[in-house]
Amino acid sequence: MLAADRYQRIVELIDENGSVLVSDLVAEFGVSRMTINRDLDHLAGIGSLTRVHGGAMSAVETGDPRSRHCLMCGTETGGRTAMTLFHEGGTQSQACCPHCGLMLVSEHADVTAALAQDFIGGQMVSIRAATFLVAPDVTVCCVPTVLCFEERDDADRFSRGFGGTLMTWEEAQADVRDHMTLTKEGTEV
Amino acid sequence: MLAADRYQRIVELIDENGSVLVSDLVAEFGVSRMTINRDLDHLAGIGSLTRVHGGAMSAVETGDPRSRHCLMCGTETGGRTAMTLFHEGGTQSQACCPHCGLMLVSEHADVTAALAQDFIGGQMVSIRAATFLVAPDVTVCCVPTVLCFEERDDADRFSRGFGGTLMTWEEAQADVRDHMTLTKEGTEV
DNA sequence: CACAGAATGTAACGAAAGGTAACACCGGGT
DNA sequence: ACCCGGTGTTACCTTTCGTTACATTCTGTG
Repeated sequence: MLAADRYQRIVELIDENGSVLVSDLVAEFGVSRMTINRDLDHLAGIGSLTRVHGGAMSAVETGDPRSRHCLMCGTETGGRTAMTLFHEGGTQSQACCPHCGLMLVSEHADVTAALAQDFIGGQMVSIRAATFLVAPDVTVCCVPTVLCFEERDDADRFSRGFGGTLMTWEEAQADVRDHMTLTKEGTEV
Repeated sequence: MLAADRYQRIVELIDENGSVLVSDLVAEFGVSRMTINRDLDHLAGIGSLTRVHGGAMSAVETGDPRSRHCLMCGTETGGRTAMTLFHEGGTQSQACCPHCGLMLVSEHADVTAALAQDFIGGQMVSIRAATFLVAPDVTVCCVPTVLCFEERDDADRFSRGFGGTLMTWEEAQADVRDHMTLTKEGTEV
């Protein structure tokens, strides 16, 4: 039997029953526990299922491909300010807003890319192409507020009414390092 | 036995069982492993089957698309820009638009093929045969916008009004690596 | 709550199987 | 005689998988 056949069967079983047990799969396929674990990790990696202790569950039932909670502060994501971070190896994580997103990228060296939601239109924007409005006079999610705009012009107009500083992602990150994190050493330049 | 006879029989076997093993085919036809591999590569080349490690599987997808959410950014798929990625083993995943599709293919080494929707007509196009318009001056889904066109001419005409750069899939991927992902270079060794 | 034991997850290693490039051989056609 | 496509052989590399050992999580008992 091909590994690919196992993959298909596992997804079928989850469709039928909602979940599968590692021990059942070991019996069904006659392969080792390790192999089943590897299969499930692979399928979880491409979002076909959600890995749980002892087996796997339907990805849709568990609230969709990924956990829908901010990796930084734990609040539910999915609002107007959500961010998705892409880690090395294909795993993803969610941030509730660019404020948390900034902190996460600073902490996790393996973040390869990230998308943030345009605050006006809601479309997802690659952070390298976006403009961020840091510390405007509104509270949407976490404080200090950081908002994402696809168009620098939109951010500019918004700031006329609400203040804040326009920054690129890199600038905003430098700002996070300087102002939002606690300096433990004091040896910084 | 002619090579053509083997081809026919291999396709038959896949129709019957969903997949075939190289080792089984070696036994059935009494030819070398190398010859079977060449057969499978040939049949995969003309789209008769999907090559997987140790054998081959049906190219036509049985199950309907799994999660209806973009594996990259989590938004609902199914719009005019949807993409379907095929992973080794026959499992599929969805991307909301070529922007996310590009990033996913960069991250997932096991993507064997992908289809994107032509932005004009809506038909699904194999990404290798399509032309992509990168960063035109419109926002349809994620930003920077990447649109897919079956005909390079369509992409060219569209770009006259909306700008953007025409690219093959490979070129677009290189562009993603350069402009959409975070560079974590620093001074580390 | 602590604890022990069972079940499960994970990392590392080696064996086996599979993929592939290079070359030689064969037979049919020109 | 020559070319050319199909095939087998060989050698080498990659992938897959089981085993082992150990870490982690779960579960029942007191």
